[in-house]
Amino acid sequence: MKESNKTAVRQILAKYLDENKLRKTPERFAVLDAVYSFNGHFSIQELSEKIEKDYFPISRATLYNALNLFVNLRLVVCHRLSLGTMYQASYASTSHCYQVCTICGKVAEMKAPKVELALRDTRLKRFRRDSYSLYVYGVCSTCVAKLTREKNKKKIK
Amino acid sequence: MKESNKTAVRQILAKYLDENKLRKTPERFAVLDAVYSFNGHFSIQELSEKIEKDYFPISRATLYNALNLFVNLRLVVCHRLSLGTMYQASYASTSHCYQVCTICGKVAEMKAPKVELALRDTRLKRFRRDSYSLYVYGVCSTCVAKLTREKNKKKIK
DNA sequence: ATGTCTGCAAAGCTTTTGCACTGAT
DNA sequence: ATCAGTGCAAAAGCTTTGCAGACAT
Repeated sequence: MKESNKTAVRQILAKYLDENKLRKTPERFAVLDAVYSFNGHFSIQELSEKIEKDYFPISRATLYNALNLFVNLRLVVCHRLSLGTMYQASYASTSHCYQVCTICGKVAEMKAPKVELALRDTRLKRFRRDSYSLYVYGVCSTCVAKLTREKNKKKIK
Repeated sequence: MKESNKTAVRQILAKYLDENKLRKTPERFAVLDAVYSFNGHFSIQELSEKIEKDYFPISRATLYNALNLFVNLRLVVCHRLSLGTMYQASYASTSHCYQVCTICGKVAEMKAPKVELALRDTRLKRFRRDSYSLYVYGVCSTCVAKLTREKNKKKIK
């Protein structure tokens, strides 16, 4: 994540808190910084550990509270996968297309401009659309390699 | 769900169990029948209640066991939404595009052939694709109507 | 001074697990 | 007769909640 984004999202948060007469607590900004220091997705547990290491301990209640706020502000996206809930920074990301490895759980953003256009072209019945998420499930190259290695081992046996 | 599908999926399940030397238990078929008697999505709780009413009580452990089997066989899809996990029958459904109401949680299948074509046309990097799910989030017409009514009430006040 | 936010601990859910028993083959 | 499958109850996670105290405004 680019360093410049960190400043930008801090300003978005500050503005929102100001406008809604909410408090600018150190916790909220620490969580936001930590979120934007990840490359890709992370679990609550990973976030908690990172914050404890780089900033100061923050309780689960506060973490969930902050993350929910950020999700509403569209600064963070939340993936509910079979391996558990994962969060991810999403500033200035027009893309909401992800490839998800069903073996290791890795979530990677992908570019799918054709899909986005096609979706915009699609009429929805009785529905006021807001946002969307596309998940392509499969196996990432790392896990494909692992599987291949295991197969070869069996052959040798 | 069409009655004819019930017979078809029963046969798919029976064949799979045969071929893999697994047991054809009454529970598995009761769960499958119940799943296919729903119109649209349902929670574990709703499934459990329906089975208790129409068939015989089946424990949670067995329900989860059966559902996981069906998901692997592609007879059922599983939506992990913020409102909870929902399941849905999916026989002969090539569509994996859903519109999800973020207010009432309703999940409706939608047709998006353009999106499917566009996705097929999209190259994935370092990834062996398997399946996909597209979720369009928004507000369904019922909830739009409710929101409008509430707004009007406020005005009257 | 005010009222929001946080931390803690408990509660609430959902899902999984271990084990003894049951029943499909 | 086997041993996979089931039910039960406990355990394990994850997320939310209630409340008292802290602190940004």
